[in-house]
Amino acid sequence: MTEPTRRRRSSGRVTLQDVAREAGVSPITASRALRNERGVGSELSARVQEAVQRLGYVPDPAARALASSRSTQVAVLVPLLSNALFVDLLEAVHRTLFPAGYQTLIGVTHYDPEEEEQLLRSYLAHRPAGLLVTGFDRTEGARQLIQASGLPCVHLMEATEASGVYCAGFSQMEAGAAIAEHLLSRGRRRIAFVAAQLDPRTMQRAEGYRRVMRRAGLYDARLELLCPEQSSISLGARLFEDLLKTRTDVDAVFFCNDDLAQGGLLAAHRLGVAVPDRVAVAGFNDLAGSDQMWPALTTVRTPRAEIGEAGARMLLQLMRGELPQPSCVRLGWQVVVRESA
Amino acid sequence: MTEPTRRRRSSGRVTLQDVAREAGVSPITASRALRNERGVGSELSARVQEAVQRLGYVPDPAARALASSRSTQVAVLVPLLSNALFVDLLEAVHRTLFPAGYQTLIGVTHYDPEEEEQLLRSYLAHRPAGLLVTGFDRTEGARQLIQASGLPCVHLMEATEASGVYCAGFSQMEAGAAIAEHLLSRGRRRIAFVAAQLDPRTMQRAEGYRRVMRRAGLYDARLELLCPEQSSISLGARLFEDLLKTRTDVDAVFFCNDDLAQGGLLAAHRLGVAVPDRVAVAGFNDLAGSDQMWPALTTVRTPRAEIGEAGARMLLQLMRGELPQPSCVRLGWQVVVRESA
DNA sequence: CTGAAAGCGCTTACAG
DNA sequence: CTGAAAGCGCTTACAG
Repeated sequence: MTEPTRRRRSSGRVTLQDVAREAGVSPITASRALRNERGVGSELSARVQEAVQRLGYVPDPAARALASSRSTQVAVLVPLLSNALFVDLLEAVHRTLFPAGYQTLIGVTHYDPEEEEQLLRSYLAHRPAGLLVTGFDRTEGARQLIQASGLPCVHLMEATEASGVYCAGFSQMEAGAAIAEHLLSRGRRRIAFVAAQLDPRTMQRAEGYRRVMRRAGLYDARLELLCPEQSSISLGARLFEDLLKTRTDVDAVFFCNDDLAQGGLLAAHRLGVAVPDRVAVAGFNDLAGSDQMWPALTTVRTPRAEIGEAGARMLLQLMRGELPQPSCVRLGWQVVVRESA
Repeated sequence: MTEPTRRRRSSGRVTLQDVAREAGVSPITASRALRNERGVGSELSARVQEAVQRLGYVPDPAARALASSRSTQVAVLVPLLSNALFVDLLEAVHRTLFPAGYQTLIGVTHYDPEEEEQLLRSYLAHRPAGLLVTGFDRTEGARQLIQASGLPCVHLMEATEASGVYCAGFSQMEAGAAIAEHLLSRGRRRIAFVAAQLDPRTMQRAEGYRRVMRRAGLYDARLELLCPEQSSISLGARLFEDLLKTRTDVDAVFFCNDDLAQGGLLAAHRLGVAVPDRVAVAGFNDLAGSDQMWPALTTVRTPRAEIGEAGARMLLQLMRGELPQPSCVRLGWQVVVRESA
């Protein structure tokens, strides 16, 4: 006796039905047991787990997402992958989320708010379980998309006490100010600020620098070199060269990111400029290689791995329906004094 | 008159039904029009597109995946994000896939075959439309998972003529040999090979180096410094120092990756070793900063962006059911001669 | 604590 | 070229 020809599309995949049949329970019970929902007889639960093992059952995320209108994917939006900072951040996020059963959907915005909005739109269609975004600066459209989605969302890298906003980060302004203060404490007076990219966090560091310089009565707008190009070692070299040519009395340079500072240090060699004797050089972030430079680079070690982990943990809580306390986790940073300043 | 209470779970989402109703066609026709399936009246098709615009319809990927057992996600597995090489690769992949309607699911294996297999298992459950993996070296389990999935799969970074295998890459061995030959052509005789990580591609470069050195009658196993640790600038500095202490007659060093070479160059400064006069230094990959080193680093420029793009294009073809010709795209690389060697 | 029914939003397979 | 029916594999909402 063959089965009458039915409209079947099954790909032979082991389904929850199969598990339920094997365990001798209903599919609903099997489903609940799998998701550790409260109120499943411990004996039944064990039978289900056994059946899962025996059959090698893997739940179908698409079916799950469709039925529950929620997936196990978390969208993470970062500006760039070519800045090691964000790679460290993503590593920590993945390390925290993956064991909890979530996949990380990485989106790269290239510091472009329009691109971020487009990515958000595309990722939101996938019904992610949660959102991790970089900073607070975005288009009104993006803001509304996030709002309207009703999804748990944690902001990374910056800190605010605004209510209803979850975030993990630190005060970029304070950290920027700390470097300026360090330079002042070393007797430097003509301290330049050299920046690229000019994203919001870079400008917050600039603001920290300005406040300190103003308070010391040493602020001079002509010592700011702001360049919208993408940050890189070679750009740092070029900017350092430009700076020394046009501001001959500069005695220190605060680069907004270590890659620029490394480029500056390398340019100094080429130009025969003594660091730190003639010009002190400081960076920001403590990226790979900064400790190996010659002279070794003075910089700020930023807690990106800690931010990634704390942010992911907060999101995990929110996705469980809990309310994280506090709503803003502030992580510590420190000035790393080496030889260059 | 209120509707009788029905079991509704709708989240108010605009569905294909709504689009069909608005356009005055059946849902199936709307579905076909959306997917540009052959055989939809051009007038109907236009009406559907208009309705989509008017309603702001976004297809539900989960429903689509469930019904068709195929999603629009492509899983990409790379060893590491902290090597700029793979970031460039991913950028190119995303740039090629996203406009075609595919999302890139990034998986990081940390050069661990077990971790790769676990990631593969997890991603495969999401019914990706295709797979992009790094190299050919993996566990038997991973190989079978890929095979059994029946999904289109393209291998990146390496090249083989094995049939039934799709790949985009270049011969790591030949590129490694080219650096060794360049060093020989500069009159160097005691050429060391310094490597970290020791992944398959690194070892292929080693093999290229060996063949050239043997052919020249200059091979000496004691000139190979192989270190399983993760590659980094600081490790390069340490290995360079070790090497010069223990192999005092070395007159050139071929580092398997630019980060190591950069570290070596920085260590040379610190130790007062003249490059290239006393020791020539060469790297591999031409990473950011290598052109800014002092002296500027001689290295091999590898076509990772081209590999990413070519690989993604092949996958796109495979996902459309076409057979890419040739099945292996070989991209070009070149020795970039600068000052260090 | 357990379950039968309905539904999530699409597409496949069969007709015409 | 177009469509009515069934199904993809789960979970929600309602009962008991």
